[in-house]
Amino acid sequence: MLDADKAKVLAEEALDCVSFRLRRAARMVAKRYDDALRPVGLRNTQFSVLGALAYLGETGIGELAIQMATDGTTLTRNLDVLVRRGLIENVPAEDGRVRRVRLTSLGQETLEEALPLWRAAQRKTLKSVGSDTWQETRQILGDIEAVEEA
Amino acid sequence: MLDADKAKVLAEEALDCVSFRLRRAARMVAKRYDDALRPVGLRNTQFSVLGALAYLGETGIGELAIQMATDGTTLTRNLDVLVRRGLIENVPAEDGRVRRVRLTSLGQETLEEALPLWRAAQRKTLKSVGSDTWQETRQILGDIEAVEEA
DNA sequence: GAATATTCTCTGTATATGCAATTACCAAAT
DNA sequence: ATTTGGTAATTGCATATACAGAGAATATTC
Repeated sequence: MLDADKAKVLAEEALDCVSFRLRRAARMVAKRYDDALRPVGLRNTQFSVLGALAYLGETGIGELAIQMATDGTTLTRNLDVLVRRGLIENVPAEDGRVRRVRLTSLGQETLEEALPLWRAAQRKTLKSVGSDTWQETRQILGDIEAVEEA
Repeated sequence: MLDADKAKVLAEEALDCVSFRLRRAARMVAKRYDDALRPVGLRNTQFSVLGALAYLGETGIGELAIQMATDGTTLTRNLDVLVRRGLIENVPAEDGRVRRVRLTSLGQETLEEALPLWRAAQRKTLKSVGSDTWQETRQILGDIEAVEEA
């Protein structure tokens, strides 16, 4: 077999990469949600953080990172953006090492404004793929996330 | 219902976000592939680009962007990194607007070194989730990507 | 052939992401 | 009380991502 052909076969195999497919899907879906949320000036990432904070209430960064399965160093900077915009605020904590944050009223209002926009995007997505199918896929994604280091 | 409870219910709904779940899964999986590829100094993203280039051969940026479903502006900078490392090179094109790129021999060698590492990660992932299941999921991801703007 | 439109890529700006190393702080041990 | 150790978050660095707008070159139109 020629080298060029060999390379092509190998490359074809590589394009089946789970990581590539997941990132690609995530990119494209994120863009649609970003479009939907643009009227309130939120990105899908930020919407998720606000949602998690609304769910958890006042929280330390570490716990939030665990809940969202995000790296702490990423979260540090993601939160900075939201603080700058006045959507969340730092709260003094007893433990001096910990930074605690919570939604501001502006953050709550923004989240509530964002919800219908997000729902429209979510509805469109689920309608296209089917809610049942998505439930299964969500489960599988969980399994993929949980691959252990056997 | 109290405001706090209401917020919690809404937030719970929002954490079912397709975009959030996809990004989270993509993050975690990408990290595993990055770990696997670290010995050859490639990230999963870069591996995908090299794979696509091996598959397509010499290609213009636009076509590569379409094939990988990536934004062109992202690709511009992703390719810069690979050029700097000598894994790909620019090729002069007839059309002065177009930038064409191809793998260098170093790029090909690196890709070949990376393949077994990638295969190990891919195998581990597929073993955990099941190849059949993944095939279905891959299909569904395609559907999710293709949600039309009805 | 010059004006206009189109196409392709790049730049400026901003966010998202994570590893390695650091800082800041608390806790435990002696 | 001081050393030692552990924990939480941040910073430095680098890549990944994409929107808006700019630049450069080709293609089209008259």
